[in-house]
Amino acid sequence: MTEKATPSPEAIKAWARLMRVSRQLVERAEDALKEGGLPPLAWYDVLHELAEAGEGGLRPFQLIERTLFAQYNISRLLARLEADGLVEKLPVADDGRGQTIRVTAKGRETRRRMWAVYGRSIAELVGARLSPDELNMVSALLGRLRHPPAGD
Amino acid sequence: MTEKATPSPEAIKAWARLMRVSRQLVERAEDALKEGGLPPLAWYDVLHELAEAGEGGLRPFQLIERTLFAQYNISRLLARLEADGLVEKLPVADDGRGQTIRVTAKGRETRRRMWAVYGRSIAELVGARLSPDELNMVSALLGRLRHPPAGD
DNA sequence: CGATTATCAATGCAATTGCATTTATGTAGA
DNA sequence: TCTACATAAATGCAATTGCATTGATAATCG
Repeated sequence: MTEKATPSPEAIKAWARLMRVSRQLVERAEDALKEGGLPPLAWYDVLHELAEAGEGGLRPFQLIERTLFAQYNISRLLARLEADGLVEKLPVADDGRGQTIRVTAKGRETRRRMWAVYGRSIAELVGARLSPDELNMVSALLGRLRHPPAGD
Repeated sequence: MTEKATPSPEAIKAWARLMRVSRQLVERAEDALKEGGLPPLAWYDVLHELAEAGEGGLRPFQLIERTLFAQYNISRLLARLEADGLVEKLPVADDGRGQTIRVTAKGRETRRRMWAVYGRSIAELVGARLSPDELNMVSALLGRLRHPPAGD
């Protein structure tokens, strides 16, 4: 019986910091994108995954696995991205239910412009505040909190 | 010229971990509350602040400062909390614009029941995965990422 | 004092999210 | 093959969020 109903003070503090800081950082990054007249972070996440996937594209359910977005959320996000011409939906040969999503040239360009802003935010908000060793420490410690405990 | 447009690989990795892990943990905690038929985390945050404030209560703008919620968000959240009888709004003597929000007995009870579930989530998701020293390390490192750099 | 500006909080409206369900297709077993 | 079940994705509807504005009171300044 290793169950603990009440967390230690150290755990509460770490949790509180994690919640607060992550919200602040997201907000900062979102604000920077907005100021640049660019789409929200969620769009970046999807465009990033699709860009990495290359010409083959990805199925929506693969995006769900990679991004943690809910199914209905991906469905509608892709609809918006398609409406903006940033991605295209292709039928899949061997599965009539599904489709393959591929990023367009315009989508790649948008991602590039977003990265110019987003990357700067990361550099300022995180890169400039901790040393490389400390950053690795953060990554390692947070990595132990993943669910399920492996595979990022 | 200490400006860096492109973040280091270490910074990118730490950022990615922070974004992903924090989202996962929030989702887990929210799911646990939902399973228990309890309100969302946002309610807990507000009830917690109000409980700490005691009989004197807090002004809405003070809640905004403490919780990072947007003004309209607090306004509506308080309306819902009031509709549920968890808080009460009192006029302020020396400022006709504002009100003081005070948690009710029912509000305290709801917070208590939420903590039983939320606290367990924190213990399981964070407390059980890192040692106290490691938790302190996380808190210290994340503390350096706060904005503005002081005052939590 | 009176006009101007600032602060506190609420709200109309559009966009997004969450939930449950639906539509469509694929797979497996009798 | 036909039926039952599983998976992929979309969608109707309610709830929440975001944005801009408004209403109301306070504070400041000429």
